[in-house]
Amino acid sequence: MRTSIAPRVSFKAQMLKVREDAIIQVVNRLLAEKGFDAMTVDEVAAGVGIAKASLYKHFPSKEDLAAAAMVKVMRQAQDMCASLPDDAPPLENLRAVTRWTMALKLAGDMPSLPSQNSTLRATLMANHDYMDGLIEVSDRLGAWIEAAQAQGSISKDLPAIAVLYTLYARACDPVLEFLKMGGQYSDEQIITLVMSTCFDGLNARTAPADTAAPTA
Amino acid sequence: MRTSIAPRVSFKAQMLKVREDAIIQVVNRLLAEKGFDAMTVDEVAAGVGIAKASLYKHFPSKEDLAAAAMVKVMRQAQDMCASLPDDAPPLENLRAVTRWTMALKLAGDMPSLPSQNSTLRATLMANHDYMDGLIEVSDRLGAWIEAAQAQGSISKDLPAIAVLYTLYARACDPVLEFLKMGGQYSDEQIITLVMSTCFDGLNARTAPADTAAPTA
DNA sequence: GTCTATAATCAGATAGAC
DNA sequence: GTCTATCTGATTATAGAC
Repeated sequence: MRTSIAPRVSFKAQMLKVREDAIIQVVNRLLAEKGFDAMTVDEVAAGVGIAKASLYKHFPSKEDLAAAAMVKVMRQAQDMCASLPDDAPPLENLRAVTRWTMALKLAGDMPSLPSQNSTLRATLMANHDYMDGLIEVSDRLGAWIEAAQAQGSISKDLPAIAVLYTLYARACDPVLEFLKMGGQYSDEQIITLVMSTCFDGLNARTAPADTAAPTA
Repeated sequence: MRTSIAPRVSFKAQMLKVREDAIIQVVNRLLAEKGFDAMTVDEVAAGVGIAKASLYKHFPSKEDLAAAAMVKVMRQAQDMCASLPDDAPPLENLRAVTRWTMALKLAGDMPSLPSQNSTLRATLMANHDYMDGLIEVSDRLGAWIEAAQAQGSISKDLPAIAVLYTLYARACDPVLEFLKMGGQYSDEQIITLVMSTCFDGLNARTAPADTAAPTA
């Protein structure tokens, strides 16, 4: 994406970026653990190991803190999509992205935002980095969805937008945490299970798939 | 459940119950709209039309307000389950409960709780009415799930607990609100769509089902 | 830029009269 | 039980020295 020629950045600027990356990492973890409303700026400052006032030199508000974390995750999603071979079967790419999303959540690296919070929504929708990323990812997934439907690997009865939302919703699926809390299944097994319910549904399959879930 | 003999309740007690029902209704609506954290006790008081201090004569804390709303919904769920014929195909009963849950959410009557909030969780888990209801509903659904798996209408590859969680998760599925926000589909169409993704999955079906989703 | 100290505000909960 | 008025604590954000 970015040119690798002449990274003319001062030492100070580099230090600043490192510091901000550390902040974002803490924010990301706290957002995943407790969500936006329960996360306090004091906790973030304590987690980074700097004073709260210093935080506000980097980010003008709590909302912007969360937005920065979301932008980082969105960038990762863009990179993930870009890394997939465009000549692969579209269904396989969709499955790979869905797996990646759920693995991120199970690892505690998926920030969870309340969809109702209006001030946060406003900040996020005003953030071009975030919105551009969201649109790019949606376009790419949308193209794969339509291609998969055209070749008959995703149901043609479903509007593409419903398929897209269903995949996005895996990023905040409570089934993942419920199964993890039970402690009965490994992260890999949980992902396999939810992949199965997502793509194959709960109904019995007439022909047993080779991607069958663990039976324990 | 309760005996209908000699409802010996004073007029005052009746008035109190009416008032508390009104409170719970407001709480329910606000929980569905904004969630627990964003809901303020002042809003509840304003919605009911009484002073905040009066609220605290009825419920000792904000958490108990939310718990009361949850108990009410849980009771409704118990009644819904009890109303289903026990000799019907178990899959049909499961589908009926899932439909009912999503209709409740689309109507704005499904309180949304942050699964991370610890004080709320504690209050809820200490509430016997709620926990008893949850256990009864889970037992009933669990029995239907196992029966459906035994007769081959729900996949035997999935642990029953995973199926149960997947059904519960429909109560807070963001796909419902996303599709509703789009304004392109009616509530009925949305429910049909999500029912399809839930039970049939995203994959193409070899044999087209008669419960196919709208194609627009 | 980082800090300590402090504003400013908001929300949950309570006191006390009636 | 309901009210007005208030307390208390937590939290976002800022002032101002260094």
